[in-house]
Amino acid sequence: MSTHRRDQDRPRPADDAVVDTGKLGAMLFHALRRAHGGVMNGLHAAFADEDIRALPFAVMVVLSRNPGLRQTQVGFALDIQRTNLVPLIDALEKRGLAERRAVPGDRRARGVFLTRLGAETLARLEARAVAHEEKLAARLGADGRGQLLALLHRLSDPAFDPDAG
Amino acid sequence: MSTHRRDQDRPRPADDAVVDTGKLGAMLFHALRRAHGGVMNGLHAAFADEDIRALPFAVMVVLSRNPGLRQTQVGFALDIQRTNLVPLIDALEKRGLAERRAVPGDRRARGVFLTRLGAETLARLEARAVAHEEKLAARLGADGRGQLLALLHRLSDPAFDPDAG
DNA sequence: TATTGTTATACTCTATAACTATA
DNA sequence: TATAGTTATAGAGTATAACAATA
Repeated sequence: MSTHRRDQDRPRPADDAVVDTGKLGAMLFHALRRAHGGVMNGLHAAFADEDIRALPFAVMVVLSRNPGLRQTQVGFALDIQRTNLVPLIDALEKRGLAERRAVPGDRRARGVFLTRLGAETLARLEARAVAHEEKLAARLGADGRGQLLALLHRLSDPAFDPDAG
Repeated sequence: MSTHRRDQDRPRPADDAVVDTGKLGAMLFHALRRAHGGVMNGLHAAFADEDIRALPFAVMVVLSRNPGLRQTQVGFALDIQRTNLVPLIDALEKRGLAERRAVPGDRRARGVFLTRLGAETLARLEARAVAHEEKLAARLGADGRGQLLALLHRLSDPAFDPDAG
């Protein structure tokens, strides 16, 4: 048995007053960083049995909806650079969850497909992801979750960029 | 002159239909990842002249409001582990923006202070961060920004955890 | 025994540059 | 000339384990 104790398991020292975080409380970058980290941790915990993380999961979802999609297109859909997608697909291929195939008509391109195992694994992952989303909805309320999604999309979608058209 | 062209500068290929991202569009982890990435990129661009990133900036804000705070407390305030805070403070110290001092009464602890240079730098950074937030508000509308902040806090704050008391 | 800071280390995610083979 | 995939590499950020000094 180990005397070890993870940093995160330590109790917040209660003897001190709450720390003043100043303007950070009203800044989106900070709220986003904390929410993003927390939600990712929760999802990764939900996926622990399957030993998969959020990003490869997102890739698998796209592949299931768009069989044979080229890597570059996967990247555009998910805001992942081509170059960073390579090791992601490599890992999925190595685990037998996806495979690259030649694209007829363009010998440069590689179409990516989920394997049968990949589709089966994805089904389990999606169930867990949905359950995780429901936990979040319990925090936010059903309306809150929808509002949050809409606001986040507005923040990411280039169509809402005031600098653009 | 370089023939180089960054991956991100490439135009989205318009010949193809928009990729179907399936359930991802309704999943918070995915919306958070994209919004977080985009907002961080924007803030880092706004900070480029000062060569500082969001996380050390957040540390500096906390130090300015809580001079002499112990590292562990800084970590609790920002959801950063003690162990990961060490190189962050190291870097601030190396640049002369912050310094560690002995804490009277507890020889284990180190109180962290902004230097004069740190405070001056922080003032410029805060102005840029505020300007960046205003850009985001222009996207979301003033109400939208406030709603988004509230929802994100609700997502991060343990007080809203239904599993807790 | 527990806590503060630290070192060492590993993994994930993101980023830039440049190469190859095709188009 | 441009594009699709790739390799190599570097830097953030986050995570675990274990240690020394001190409480």
